[in-house]
Amino acid sequence: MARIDPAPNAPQGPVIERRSGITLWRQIEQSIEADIVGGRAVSGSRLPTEAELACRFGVNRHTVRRAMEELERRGLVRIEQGRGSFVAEDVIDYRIGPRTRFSEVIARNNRAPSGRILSIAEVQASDAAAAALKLRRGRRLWCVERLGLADGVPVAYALHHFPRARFPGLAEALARGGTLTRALAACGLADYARATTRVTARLPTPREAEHLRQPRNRAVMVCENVNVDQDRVPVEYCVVLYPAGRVQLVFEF
Amino acid sequence: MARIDPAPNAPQGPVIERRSGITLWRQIEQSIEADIVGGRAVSGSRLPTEAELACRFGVNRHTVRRAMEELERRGLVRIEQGRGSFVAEDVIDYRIGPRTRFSEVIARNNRAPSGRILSIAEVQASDAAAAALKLRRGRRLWCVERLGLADGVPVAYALHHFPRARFPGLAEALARGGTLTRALAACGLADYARATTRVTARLPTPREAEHLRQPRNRAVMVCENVNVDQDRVPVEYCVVLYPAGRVQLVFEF
DNA sequence: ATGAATTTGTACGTATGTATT
DNA sequence: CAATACATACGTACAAATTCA
Repeated sequence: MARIDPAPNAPQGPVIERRSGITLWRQIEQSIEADIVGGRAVSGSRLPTEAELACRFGVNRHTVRRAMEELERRGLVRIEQGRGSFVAEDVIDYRIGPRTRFSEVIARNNRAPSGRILSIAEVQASDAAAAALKLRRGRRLWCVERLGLADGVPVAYALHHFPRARFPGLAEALARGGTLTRALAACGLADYARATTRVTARLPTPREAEHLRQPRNRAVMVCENVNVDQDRVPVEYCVVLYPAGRVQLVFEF
Repeated sequence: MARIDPAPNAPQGPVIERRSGITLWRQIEQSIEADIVGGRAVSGSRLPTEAELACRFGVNRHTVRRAMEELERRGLVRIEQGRGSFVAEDVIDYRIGPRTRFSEVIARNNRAPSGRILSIAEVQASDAAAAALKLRRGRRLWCVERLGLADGVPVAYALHHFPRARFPGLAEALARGGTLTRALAACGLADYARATTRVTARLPTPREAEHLRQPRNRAVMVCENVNVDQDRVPVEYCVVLYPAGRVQLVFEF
């Protein structure tokens, strides 16, 4: 669709001026920045290619590149060779301490926390779960599959394991709705705290990627947590997956 | 492919006995386990395909699979669909606390720590570095590129940043050899501790993968640390990459 | 598995404007 | 004023990574 040139000159969408005292690349930088902070370019979405931006602004590709470099350095966009440029997503600082609670962490990042129980099942303790909970392998556990969201975007996919012997009514309490913490309270667990956290990372399985709504070739952080009650008796072993692009784990000392 | 019963001859390497009272798959499991713990199958290396193992042991592939499933469940091997089976690498528990020192962590994992300075350069503080070190962007920093090894295997690739103003002689001190901690001591820093650690993960760049000697499609954990002196003044900002398959970060509360 | 097409990254060269010496 | 240094902008070519048929 050949577009007719608007006048004999300048076929450019956004307004940039030559010889205005402000460099072209900085005007372009500000124009794109305005689109991002103004919400016209949504978080995580793809920006036009360098070639297209150059055309739109009526400048050389290198001038666009100069602007994009600055935007990347400032953390507003993310540039990936061979793929394109993307509006940087605002990363959640997931501050982990002995009393970390999902909803509080999300709230502190000025996002609306929500959770979704995907499934509740009865399973046998794996080696890892048994070791963490200090019971014999094969003992019955509740396995709760749960998705944590911030502003409706998945930020945590967790498999929680609880000894069934200690919380016989957990499945029912959860089925009645409410948060995990509340269901545990209903089962007699007044308080719990984190004892250890082990962090590693890997690529997600297709299923995990789907749950977290993220590309398969982007890493997830895997956290293995052991939670204990007031007497430091292990009450929960859980494995949480965090999408690396959306979450940053923070530990303070 | 009618297989002749292992009656007179039987072209099989490892010895397994039929009708011995021990199931075939368990004998196979033990045979492979012996290879692994005996060091004949080296950590991280590929195991023969199921088909080849079946041939070697003179059994059906499903019998081998039964053994492999058990070995995977026990954490001795790692099975990847479409790729093969691999001897699980013994993961280093990288226990992170306020006083974590690389060589101590490695030693506690019964490995021999070593380090290699890859480069020392003078750079300008990025936004992240400037924020962490609480100085203005663009201030001059020493950037030390360093590889940490355990038994000669890379387990950490780090970029350490130090304010040049505070440690003018750091480059020379390092050039004379010795550890980072010692060079810092020579520059007047008696003691330092970790203030914060931020963890995320991603796929490595080709260069990083090469340094860490790991495949490009396996994730690395990225730790951003801020170290402070006795007065809690930031003295170091460093970004450390850990190969996810070889290192597990451990936080205790 | 291979190759073409797309997209970003790097490296030249050239010209011009601006600020400093 | 001239000379110098530096930043800006455009042009071209090719390298490297990714995607997709």
